[in-house]
Amino acid sequence: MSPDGRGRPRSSRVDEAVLRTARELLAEVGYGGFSVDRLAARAGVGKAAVYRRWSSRAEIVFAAVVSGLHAGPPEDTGSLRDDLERQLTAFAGAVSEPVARRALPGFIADLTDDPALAARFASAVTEPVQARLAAVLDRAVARGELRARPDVPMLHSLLVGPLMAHLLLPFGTEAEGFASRVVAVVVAGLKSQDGALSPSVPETPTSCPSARPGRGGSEPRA
Amino acid sequence: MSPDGRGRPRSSRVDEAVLRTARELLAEVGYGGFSVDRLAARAGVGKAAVYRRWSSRAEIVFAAVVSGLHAGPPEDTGSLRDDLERQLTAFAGAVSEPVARRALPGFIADLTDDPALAARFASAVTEPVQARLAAVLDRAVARGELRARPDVPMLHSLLVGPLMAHLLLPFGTEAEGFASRVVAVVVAGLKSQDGALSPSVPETPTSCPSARPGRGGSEPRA
DNA sequence: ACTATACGAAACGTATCGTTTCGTTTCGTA
DNA sequence: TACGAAACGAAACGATACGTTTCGTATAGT
Repeated sequence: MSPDGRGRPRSSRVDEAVLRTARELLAEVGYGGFSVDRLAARAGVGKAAVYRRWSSRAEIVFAAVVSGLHAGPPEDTGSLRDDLERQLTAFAGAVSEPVARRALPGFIADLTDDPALAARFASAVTEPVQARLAAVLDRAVARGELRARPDVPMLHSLLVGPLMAHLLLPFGTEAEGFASRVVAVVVAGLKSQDGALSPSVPETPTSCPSARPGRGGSEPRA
Repeated sequence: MSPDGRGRPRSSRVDEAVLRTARELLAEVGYGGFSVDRLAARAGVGKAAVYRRWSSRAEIVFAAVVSGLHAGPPEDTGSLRDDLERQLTAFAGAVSEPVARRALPGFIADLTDDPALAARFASAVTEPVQARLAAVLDRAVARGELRARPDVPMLHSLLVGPLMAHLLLPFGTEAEGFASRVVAVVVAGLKSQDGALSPSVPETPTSCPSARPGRGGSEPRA
């Protein structure tokens, strides 16, 4: 649309057709076989109309698939473990759908080469998810299940990371109850490590006599 | 080389030049900017000589970078946590090197579309790593640190998954001591969940002290 | 009606893929 | 020492995809 509202308005038909067709195409051929030429042809749309809205293939995939991954139940079950289990199980269901399974690996690869896209991902997915995690943890602290609130990005990685490994790598993991089992271990670990994972307190070997901290890896986050 | 040994033998100079140049190029331009044309030109080698050895770009990256990720210290520290910490810290160091950081995301994406390559990855990386994990766990059981040996692929995901999330996604995780903290939580979780993670015993809410057992949770895998 | 913009279709130039063809070089074998 | 098979570097191939641009046409506001 023009800045002052003149000219022909963009057709919402194009937006809908492109996003719907993108999901279909991604589910069928995966990220590798997904091309803008095919997308436009199949959606009955010109490539110009596509690039007028999204600046790259990765942006289209973001709009069609990834931007919806933030959703999750905000329920308060009264238990840290159940709260996390519902949230992670919902997330696992979303990323296990055929569209997401075939679209995410390539999209994640593009993330590492496109800082702007990574920032959009952080705003649209990471932040809402970590905000809900923070709320869950705060309730657990208020309830007395935890003494201190653990580092939220770390918890996020502990929960979502195993799911990613399960989806992306041939590890031989069983899908049955995967999210529940991850939550069970992590929650149990959090409780017995209570306080050691709070932000800016990386390691305090109080009750594990033989553990050396060891050097950390070098820094990613290009 | 020909089947009966006749003809000009392949030059090891080509193998070395290609693999070394591939690592250089990947570290500089990443998986996205990595092309066989550039690789061959820079290595002073014809493309035919490259494709005579490796059948695709992904195979080259596998040979140049990924196939070396299995290494790890086989030491026995006498403690489950220290054993795992050394192994995961070494792995974190390997995948944090610039070459691996820039090569792995795209390679992982290719894995999901190439079952043969995924099988090669499983043989070359997953199996040796899980074999070492199994050995570590068996020692912990023999030592009395654990009662039952947990599911090895699950433990593998619990350890490596967070590392992948840290490397691939904008989660805001801190690199300092990341591997150590992951191990601390997971080992603590394993110990307090002892027996619940053994293979084919997904969930047995017998001795969960403060957490409500909760329902087993619905299953993803759409 | 006038103007500005979106529309589908099509072609553009650049880049990469994996393959193939050149003429040449290097080895094992006869 | 001569022969033949296969590797070598260089170069070109057809196919595909990217993101851009140009067409003539359609559709809104003013």
